Amino acid sequence: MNQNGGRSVKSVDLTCSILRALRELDGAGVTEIANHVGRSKGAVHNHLSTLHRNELVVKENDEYKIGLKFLDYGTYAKRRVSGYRSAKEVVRDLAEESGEVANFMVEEHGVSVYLIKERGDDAVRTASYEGDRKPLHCTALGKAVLSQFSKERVEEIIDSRGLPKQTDATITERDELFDDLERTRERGYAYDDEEIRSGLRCVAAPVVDSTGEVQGAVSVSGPISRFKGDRFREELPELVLDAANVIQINAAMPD
Amino acid sequence: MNQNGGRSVKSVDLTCSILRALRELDGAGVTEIANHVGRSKGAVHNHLSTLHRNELVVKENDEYKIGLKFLDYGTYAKRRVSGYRSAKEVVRDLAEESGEVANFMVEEHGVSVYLIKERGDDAVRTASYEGDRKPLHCTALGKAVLSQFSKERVEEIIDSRGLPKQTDATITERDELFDDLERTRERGYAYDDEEIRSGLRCVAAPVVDSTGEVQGAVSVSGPISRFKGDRFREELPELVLDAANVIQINAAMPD
DNA sequence: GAAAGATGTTTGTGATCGACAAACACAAAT
DNA sequence: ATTTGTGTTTGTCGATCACAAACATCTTTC
Repeated sequence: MNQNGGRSVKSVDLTCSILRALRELDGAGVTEIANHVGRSKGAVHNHLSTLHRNELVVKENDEYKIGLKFLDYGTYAKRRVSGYRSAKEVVRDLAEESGEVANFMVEEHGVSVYLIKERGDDAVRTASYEGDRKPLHCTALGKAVLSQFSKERVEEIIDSRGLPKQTDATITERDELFDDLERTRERGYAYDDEEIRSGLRCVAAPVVDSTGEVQGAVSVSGPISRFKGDRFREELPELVLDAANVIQINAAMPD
Repeated sequence: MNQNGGRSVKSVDLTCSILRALRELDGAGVTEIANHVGRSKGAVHNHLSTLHRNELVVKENDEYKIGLKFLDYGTYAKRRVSGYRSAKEVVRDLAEESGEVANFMVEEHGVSVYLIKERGDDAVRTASYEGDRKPLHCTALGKAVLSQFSKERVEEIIDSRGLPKQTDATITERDELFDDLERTRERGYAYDDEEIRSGLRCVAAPVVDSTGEVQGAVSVSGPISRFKGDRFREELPELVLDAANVIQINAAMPD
């Protein structure tokens, strides 16, 4: 396994920093960005006008902003995910049946990426949005996926991302996480019990393709007041497992 | 008005070419991309590993692909558009009431960018997707927006983008376009009569904010068989104008 | 099973190119 | 009118990036 060495292209790194800055600052002028990334105005100016020529950024009355070209590339990347099309419908049904928030997510670069979010009639407001990135260890979706990874791969991810604490219930110890993943594997689905946001519980099941490779995960999230007892222990898991099953069967079929 | 000169950063240009290549080729290896962009393998390799480190691309069994980080930036950019939130609901209602496809779009870099697409019960399949980019001159949405631009701005856009022919009905002459925009302005809404796809008609109205600046446009599209007579001349325009009106009123309100 | 032909990756090197700093143009504010 | 912000442009030198060629792995092929 190579460690992804290779020489880096400094200019590209700078351009990426500038994009990050544009987002953090929610749009900004040349000087502001130059200060933020610690470079000269001239340099930043050249990068921004190059990005502008490539239509990746937009200029609105002396403020540069992230351009909608990213949405073009992003939707392309989203649709490229195998099983996305069928997942969309399945997740909608799941949201409807449960009345809660239903999600579909895939792993990328050691974090979870939310691809589909559908709201049922009683859905609570969750912060996640399409493309949102969250740590894997503190969500049911993430743990569902991690439970299908090899121990080495999980170790690698922990090494690079750590186990940042989100609430008092967040798992922050390696051993504890591995125990949880073991139980998840036995069960076939994962729980998140206020580990990312207090008051919020979640049930998720991994979606595995025909080769045994994990594609992503489906979940339902909701308030602790409704996520308890039999519903939390049996009904919701069943719905979620069912959804995961349908997605993986549909994904195996050619359109 | 400056012509957006400035020195360009060659490495960033190359990185953008590589991203375009990744998309056109729908994922590819180093050699393939190197040939496609006409550079050495080594150079391309360095760019790709830099992009990988920045999590903008993904590597799947010896193929690099556009990463989902673009979706993150893209959704951010989409939500940043003023009036997006209220437009979402309004467009959904419009799709439901009309039973057709309803869209919301904004202009960027001289092209139209589709931001919202909702399908009614009888909706035909249209190719557009969130983030999709199309020329302005051959869609009702585009012409609705152009009708609100100054003549100089329209000239600029034509100069840089041309008037590419999509169907036999596409307007390819400057004068003809300006005539159409004039009529559109008088009417208050725009028509697309098979100008982008044969068999498809469309009605669109511009969304103008409180300062008189055009924000974007709303539309309904459907087959010629249903888009004719009174419905095409009166009913649909009324629905669309109404939707545009609601969006601009909501946009003016603080959340 | 060895050799050939693909990959992706790494290295040294010289020419290019990009960052800096400073000057410039143009605002708005004092 | 002067000051203090912008964004933009320029000359210059040192860093850096692309090339080419070698290297490491794989398949393929005979």
